Amino acid sequence: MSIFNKLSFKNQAFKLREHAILDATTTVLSSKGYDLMTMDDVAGAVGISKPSLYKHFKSKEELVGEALIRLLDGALEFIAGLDSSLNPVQKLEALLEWALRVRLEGGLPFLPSTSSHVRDMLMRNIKYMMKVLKLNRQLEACVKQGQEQGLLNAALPTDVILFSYYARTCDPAVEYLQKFSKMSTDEIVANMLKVCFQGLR
Amino acid sequence: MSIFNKLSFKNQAFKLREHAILDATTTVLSSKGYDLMTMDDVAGAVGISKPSLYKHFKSKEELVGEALIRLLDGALEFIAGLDSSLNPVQKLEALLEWALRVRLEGGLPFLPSTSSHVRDMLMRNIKYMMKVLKLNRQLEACVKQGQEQGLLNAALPTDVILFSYYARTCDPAVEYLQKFSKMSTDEIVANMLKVCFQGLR
DNA sequence: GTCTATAAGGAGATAGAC
DNA sequence: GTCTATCTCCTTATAGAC
Repeated sequence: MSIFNKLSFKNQAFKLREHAILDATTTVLSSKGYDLMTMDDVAGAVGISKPSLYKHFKSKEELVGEALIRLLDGALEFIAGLDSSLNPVQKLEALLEWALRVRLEGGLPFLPSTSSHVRDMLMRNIKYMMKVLKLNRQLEACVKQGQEQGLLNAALPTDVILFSYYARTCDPAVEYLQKFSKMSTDEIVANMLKVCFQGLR
Repeated sequence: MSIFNKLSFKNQAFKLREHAILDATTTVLSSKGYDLMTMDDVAGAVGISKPSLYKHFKSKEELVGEALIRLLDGALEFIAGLDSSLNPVQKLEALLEWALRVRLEGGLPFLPSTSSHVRDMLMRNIKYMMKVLKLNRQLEACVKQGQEQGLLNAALPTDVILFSYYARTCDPAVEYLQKFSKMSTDEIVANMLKVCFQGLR
């Protein structure tokens, strides 16, 4: 066994621990939000000390940024894996369903940007913004095609549809239904999709 | 002039200052959110010192609670003043329009409950909860009547419509449109209403 | 009732031993 | 690389003078 294997082994363990840290960050973040999440929370959830945590991520901002980048990677991967015979709206529906299921299983919402300072923090994160823009280009194309094909309301500005779509991925109604109704995950997802595309009427 | 007039005058000045404090709280709250709003922010915005602020409201929780109660009072008053010849859905539309305009003018969203600890704090506030329940009863009645009259999708559970309706009052798409599109307040409101009731289709 | 000054505790980040 | 102990700053809330 050469020194390279040894290094690679160490590297692998390092990556594994980073993955565990990001998992813990995701859990804490989804339950308490950015402002109330402390580095002690994360370190405690992983089972390491705070200085060890700082060896992996040099700040709270970077840690959260990486967790969100991983989420975006998941979304981009999901889109890339979609059956290309789906029409634009079917793709949007599939992605929304994916995002809602991620959230219902304890993951993060897209657009954690309810709070303006978190949004500003993320906009300074170049790596994150690159992925957001990539995702946005694809979704904007879907919306425009959907409108041209008469599958989405062409009377609405594209902006309005796109922002409203993003908003549905983090719709607080999901948490309220999960907490206060007896509905199953599947029912919640099905209903949220109907509300999104068909409205309340 | 009796002592009663003097007291009443003092009392009036006190009420006026409280009003100013609640205005400042509303402004700061809508821009920074609960977690990042500090008592120094509020005191500074009103132009008084922090201990004076604490003479009026004994804690941050109480202060924010009162600001939100005032918002709910505004909503209840708005509903009470609605033309009684409107059908249930027209009432819901009018209230949503009111709520969106309040937000767009720098006011607060209903449901500041994106964060669970703020929601928990508010649920311990009896005065606040009484008003929320009162409002909720009226809105639930509107939704049920709307469904019976075929004005709202009767295939959706009433819960789903009601929670989704609340969610629209604090839809983040509003802020994104305000920030990134060139649309006027009226256009934003009109589009959000369409999206809410007719969906993206 | 209003202020200046301060207590008390929390949270991000780090020093330095092992 | 990991830990214990600590620094520093910020925030809620109050003491005490006027």
